[in-house]
Amino acid sequence: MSNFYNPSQNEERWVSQWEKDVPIHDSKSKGKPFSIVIPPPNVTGSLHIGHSLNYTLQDVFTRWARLKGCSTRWIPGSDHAGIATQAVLEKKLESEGSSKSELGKEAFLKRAWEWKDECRDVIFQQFKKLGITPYWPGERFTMDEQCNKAVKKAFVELYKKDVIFKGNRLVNWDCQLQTAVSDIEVDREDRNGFIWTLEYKTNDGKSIKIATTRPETIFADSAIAVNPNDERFKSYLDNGVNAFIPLVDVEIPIIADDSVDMDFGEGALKVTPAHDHLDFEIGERHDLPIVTILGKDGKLSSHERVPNELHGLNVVAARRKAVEMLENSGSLVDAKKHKSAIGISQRSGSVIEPMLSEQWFLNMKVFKGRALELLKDGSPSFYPERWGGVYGDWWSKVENWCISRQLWWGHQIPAWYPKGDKSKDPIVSENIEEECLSKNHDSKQFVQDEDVLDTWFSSALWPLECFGWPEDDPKENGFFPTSLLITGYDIIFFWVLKMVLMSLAFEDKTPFKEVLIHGLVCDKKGRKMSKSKGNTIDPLEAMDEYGADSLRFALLFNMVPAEVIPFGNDQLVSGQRFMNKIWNAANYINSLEPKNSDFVFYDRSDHWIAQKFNETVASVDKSLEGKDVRKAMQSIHHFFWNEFCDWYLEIAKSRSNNGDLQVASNAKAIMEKFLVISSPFVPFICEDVNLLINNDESLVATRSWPTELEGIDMKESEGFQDIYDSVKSYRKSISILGLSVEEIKEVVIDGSWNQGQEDAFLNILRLKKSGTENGFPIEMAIGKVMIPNIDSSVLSERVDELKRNAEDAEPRIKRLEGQLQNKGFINNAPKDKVQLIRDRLREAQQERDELVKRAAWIQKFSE
RNA sequence: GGGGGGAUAGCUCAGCUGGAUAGAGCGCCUGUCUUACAAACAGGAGGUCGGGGGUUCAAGUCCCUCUCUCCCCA
Repeated sequence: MSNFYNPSQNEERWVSQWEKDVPIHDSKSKGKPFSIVIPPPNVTGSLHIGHSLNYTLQDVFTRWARLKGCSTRWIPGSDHAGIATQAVLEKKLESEGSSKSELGKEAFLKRAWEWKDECRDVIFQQFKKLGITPYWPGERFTMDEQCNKAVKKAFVELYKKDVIFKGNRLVNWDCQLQTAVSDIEVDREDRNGFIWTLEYKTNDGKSIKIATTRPETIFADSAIAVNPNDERFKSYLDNGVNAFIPLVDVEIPIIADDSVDMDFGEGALKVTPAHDHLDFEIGERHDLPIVTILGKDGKLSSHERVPNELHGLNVVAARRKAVEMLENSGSLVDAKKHKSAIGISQRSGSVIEPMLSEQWFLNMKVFKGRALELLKDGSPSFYPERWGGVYGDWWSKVENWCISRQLWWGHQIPAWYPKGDKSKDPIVSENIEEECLSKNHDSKQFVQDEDVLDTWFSSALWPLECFGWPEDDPKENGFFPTSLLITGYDIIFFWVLKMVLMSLAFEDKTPFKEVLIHGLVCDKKGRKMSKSKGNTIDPLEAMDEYGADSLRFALLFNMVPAEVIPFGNDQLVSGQRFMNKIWNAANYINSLEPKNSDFVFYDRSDHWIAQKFNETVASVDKSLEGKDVRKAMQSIHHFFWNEFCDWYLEIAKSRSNNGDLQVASNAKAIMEKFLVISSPFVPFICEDVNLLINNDESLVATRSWPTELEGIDMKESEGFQDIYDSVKSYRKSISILGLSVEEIKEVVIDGSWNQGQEDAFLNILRLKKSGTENGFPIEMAIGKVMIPNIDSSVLSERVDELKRNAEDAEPRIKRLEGQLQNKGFINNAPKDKVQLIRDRLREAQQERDELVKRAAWIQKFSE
């Protein structure tokens, strides 16, 4: 028998047994449906600690629902993660000295599928190590056939309803990956740079000064804009003066626009519609021509307006060169240091350029009203509540979502153009052959749009896809809408909103009833974990070292409802200690050789522990209903450690020494029930302990949630609570005297104690009844004991302590008295509150008097 | 610049619709190898609830304001 729990010995065994037996239990069950869809991890690498938290949480709720008799369905899967995967793969190719253009599209996609398979296998291996129990046969991949059907169907339907449309607009362009990205895939970063003041000559022989941070784009200027209220420029506007772009002498108008900030720079700005979002809007208002001088590769093109020296230079080099040329020509007036926010691609880390291009868009605003209306009715309801507000805010400011991407890896857009003519309206169809047949076209004359859809387009359909849409009605088995979504706050907009959008579009329902939002697992100082900082915790290593349960416990026990969840080895160690505590307790119960596991009330401690257990089950249920996993975990921890082990098992020692055979069976009965309520959280050790104490093959995971233990006599339970309190106050008194509990071997029982109380008290403290009659008295809830042969020199400290306690009670008494003298309180407060205060005052006074009396008594005793 | 969260014990957080001596885990201090567990047990210290003002008989809790912090958006 080992004193240490070795978690690794059986982990694999339980994983395979759960996989084998638990789904059968699932489908057999005719209970209330409970469903979850997994936030599918990207097939870009291995899982991190944040995934561990997310999946553990889902497992907790799924296992809990299952034990409570629900028919559960938790769908696992993975996400093709278009841009992320392609970026990873391109980097990999680069390190092999190859590239995607060298490989060609077909071979590249083949590589991508191979990569996906590899990744998926690794990820699923890691899933399983955590001991999670999704419905494995239901696994989906966002690019599998089922999902592809769903994507095509959704696209075509939404296109028909004009929710999806094509447009030539400014989008965020990733020059490295050469694709459009959506607004939220762009991070803002403040970078040090310059703001240059340039002088543009005007056609009335004067000039106008403008300020810009991007002098390399002056060649794409369409106008100079000033505020209409700005007196400085009134004459320019009144006289219709035009300006000339320096270096190239292209003539552009000076226009008035309200959006120009008079206080910024020189009060005038150059308008470059093709390369700035704000300028694009100004351009639209004034119908300005759009001049594009940047290529898709982020380099200056050989547009006729661009000086030869700048052709083919990237933005940074072009800027340097342009400044030099402007300086030489005398157009540069001033250069100041300036911090400006620039867009950085989340995926490639390169600078994002606003770029005019033809893209597909989805008008999210169509669903805004309905989504907000449903949110008001609590659909979905968010935990913690405040995230509902954030979600609502996101909805209220939704815009068009650019859904096309110039990538290879993804769902290709189901739009077909007549060969060689992309300017015509496309045929949008799920099946081009059928479509052409019906219209008497030759399908060979059409080519599919090269672009693919944003990853989140297919992820948005995930809850529908997981339950068979569009072929099957997802509502059929009652699993849709799903019961609960568990995800990180960072993808509320990316994902949660978009799933709601699709479900509103096709089912007019939100796809989940409740949403549990959790924070990011960070290091113990609250910093984001990142490989470059070296502060990551690899879940696989953590599980190898501490066991999967310790990891699960550590994550759950510390899951604060904040944005940042601090996490470190300390948490894992405390998880490990708890597992060890459970293991040792189980071993001890075994050593008592229980004859069965029937719980029979025999001693008052039985009533007490049964009551504590019932309270714990109720607390776990209530906490999980409120999605407070941490509280549930704490209830379990507190019950087991501080009530079951510290008290019940301690008492079991003396009870069994005294020939009580029932206590072992009772301890085992409680332990077995405890295993069931703990199994959603720490499933491995529950199976291990069950095997240890029962030598039984049946799984804890397939049992039923315990019902209340019945037949508790509250008087007995409270009687034990008195003993509990008395032991505590005895220990405290001894400690105040500066003695140790161990050095006192016998006490005098003073007065008439009930026999059971006397036995329990003496046994718990390992004391004997003394033959003498005198001693130092200690008063407790159940009566008085006297400690014989005590050195009277230690007593003065005890007297001081009592006096101090009595004094400490005074301010409180004064306050209560004051409150009762306050007419406002007596007249306005509810009667029961007033009575409460009266009772409290009486108690406080009694307590104080008792302390004073005792102090006097001891003082007399010591003389 | 706009919006939101937060400020309670050394740390991380609870504290419901105002009403007890403000709680938990971890950490810290003291004592103990007591027959499951020293990865344990027993005991203990530690908070003017960010500052100021207001509403109320009564404020950690409601309102205003200031300071500091985190997040999101532009």
